[in-house]
Amino acid sequence: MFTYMCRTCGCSFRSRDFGNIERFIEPCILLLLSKGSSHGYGLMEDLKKHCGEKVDIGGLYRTLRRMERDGWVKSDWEKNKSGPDRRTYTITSEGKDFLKSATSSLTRTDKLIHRFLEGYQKSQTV
Amino acid sequence: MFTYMCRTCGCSFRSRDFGNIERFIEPCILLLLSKGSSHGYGLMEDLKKHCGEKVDIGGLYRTLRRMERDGWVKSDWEKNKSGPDRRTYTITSEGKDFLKSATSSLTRTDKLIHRFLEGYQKSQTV
DNA sequence: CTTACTATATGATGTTTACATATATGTGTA
DNA sequence: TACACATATATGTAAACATCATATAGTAAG
Repeated sequence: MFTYMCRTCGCSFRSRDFGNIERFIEPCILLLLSKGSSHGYGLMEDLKKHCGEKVDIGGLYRTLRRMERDGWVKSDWEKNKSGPDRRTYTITSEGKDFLKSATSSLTRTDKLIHRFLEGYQKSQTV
Repeated sequence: MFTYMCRTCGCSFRSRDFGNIERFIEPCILLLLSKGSSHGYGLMEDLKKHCGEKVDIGGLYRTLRRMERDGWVKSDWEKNKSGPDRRTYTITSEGKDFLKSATSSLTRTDKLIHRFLEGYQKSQTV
């Protein structure tokens, strides 16, 4: 979290969170779905643990629809006795491929962070 | 790098690199400036090493002006005999504060990546 | 005088994020 | 029955950001 001055009107406001990984939620979703199919609302709690403390539920649903359009997941409506029906998502083989490539991208990102943190620590000890 | 289908017309195309850190270039710039003042064009080569292989020079200049507006750096024009004049940037105390808070954000991001990578490896070995 | 390198900056466009709002079903309870 | 509340999915909007292209200008070499 990081607060500073609004860039247009000068008022105090909260910026977009700093240091987050772009679209990190997508491989997180795929990793969860690779363990078993689930639906949007059900994925929420697990994602809080994996992707940080807060998850935008609206964005989550939009992301899931986009991932289906991209072929990484497929969905089916599932009858629910104790509440509204659910759209259940299942990972596809393309989704598994993306999950794999995302893992190597994240490994590369991890190295960049490490290089940065090492550089910062060096600059502090001198 | 990651190629997939265009979301509107169906053609094959290269997406924005996946797994990038939002605004990672800003703490990288500040870390470099904390070692000594520099100018936009001069920061380029160093940033390629720290922020990944490619740096958008237009975006770099815009970022530097924004960082000055936010108070993290200040700039002065410097005469240059062998070429166009340079706008030299220097880190401020607010910039050093941000650099410190960015470091803890990135440490938190690093933990999220590690948790993800561990989870992925577990899912592969089972 | 043309090309290349250095140097800074803006225009245009698309993507992502963040927050708000809309809609609907089932459960408990006053 | 009416109401609040949890579950469940979805869209509207606007700011911020990324990406690629283009504009401008000084200096030096051929």
